[in-house]
Amino acid sequence: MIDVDMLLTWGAAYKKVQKEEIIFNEGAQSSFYYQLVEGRVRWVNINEEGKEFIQTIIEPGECFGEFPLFDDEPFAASAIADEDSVIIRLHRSTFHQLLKDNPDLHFAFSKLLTQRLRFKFLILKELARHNPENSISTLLQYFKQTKKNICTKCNKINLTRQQIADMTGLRVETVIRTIRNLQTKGLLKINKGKVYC
Amino acid sequence: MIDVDMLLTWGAAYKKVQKEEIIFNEGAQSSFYYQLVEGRVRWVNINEEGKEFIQTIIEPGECFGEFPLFDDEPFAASAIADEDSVIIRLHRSTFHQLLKDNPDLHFAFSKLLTQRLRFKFLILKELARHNPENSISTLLQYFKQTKKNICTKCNKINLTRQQIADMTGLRVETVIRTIRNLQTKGLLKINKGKVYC
DNA sequence: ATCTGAATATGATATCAATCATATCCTCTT
DNA sequence: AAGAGGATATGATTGATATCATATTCAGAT
Repeated sequence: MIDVDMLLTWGAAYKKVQKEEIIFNEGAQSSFYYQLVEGRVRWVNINEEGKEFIQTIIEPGECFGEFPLFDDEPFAASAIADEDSVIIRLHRSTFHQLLKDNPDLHFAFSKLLTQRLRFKFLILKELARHNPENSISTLLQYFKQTKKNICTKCNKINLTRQQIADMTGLRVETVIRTIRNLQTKGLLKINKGKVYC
Repeated sequence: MIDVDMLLTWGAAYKKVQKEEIIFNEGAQSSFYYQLVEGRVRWVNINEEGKEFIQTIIEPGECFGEFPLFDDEPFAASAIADEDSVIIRLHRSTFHQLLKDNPDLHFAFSKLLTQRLRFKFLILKELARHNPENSISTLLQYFKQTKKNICTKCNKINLTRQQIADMTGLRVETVIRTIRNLQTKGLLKINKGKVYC
């Protein structure tokens, strides 16, 4: 999102996190802007029974946990390293100054928030239809279009059935069966368990 | 959102719309900033079978259809007048200039986008649990906290069971039965069919 | 090549919301 | 006070996904 060199100039610091390490918790107060440099981070809500709902999977270059910077409320979800990762953090006040000094960057952030909202609009309306085939194929199509969680060379989806389940509120078995059905209908391909679309 | 006098100074124009009149359609290109002055507007996705999914119900003072202004994509949902309403429109380019001239206003919009995202995060994680009681009580609690779609004096929810159904992807009968159950549990009150919480 | 753990696969059954049908209530109009 | 239309209510049945159990495949390590 923001150029790493620029972040460093403004005093940002790198941080290494191990797989499954919690970067921040839902409900906690925030004082940093976070951006992923290397690895993968999932942004999740965990309910009382410990079940995770994945709001977004963050890939290198993307920011995360930005809500509190704009509205002063606590984190809306927890960020957990999905694999060993490197993140870069910038102090909240510095981030604000950076936006004030760079109106274009502020517009870029408005665009980012808008795109995240669009994704939520899309997923929400599909989930409301209670049709697994629709939900899953819409999700995969979105990933293909935005080149997220997908190999840009071979179109292999870099997500397990469990992760797709955790993004849609479905169960693994349902996701597995639905993806099989989508293959039968010729809407995607499965090779050694991996999904290509 | 933006002060009406300020909007008028910058050349905005009023427009009256009748109940059920379509203000803009999902997928169409946009050239305006929209704000509701009087009445009520629902922001909806309509699927192939004609079933509506209500993304948000807009109340006086709120803006709507702002996504295209920030990311140049088409409307993500249609806006329909829920009752006879008065809206005010400002040209896209003027809106941009207004934000550039007023950094504080731009920050206020970032906050608005963030709050809308938080709402989507909240609803999405609840819907994913497939538990009508949870979904509905979370939704009503949110409306109570944010003073939306509720009478601030008597806590009467200004939504029909059908509208709650269209916001959660449930069916009217399920919403009716669930709200009854919530009353039995003492979580809300029903008087002559109206919900108080 | 073999082992191991994670991921995928598949069958059987249970469960809860959708669906369909119909009745009652509430509010507004005349 | 009566009528009309929309909203709420409620019972019966269906159907799709969750759940539970277990098997198979795959990728990486030794």
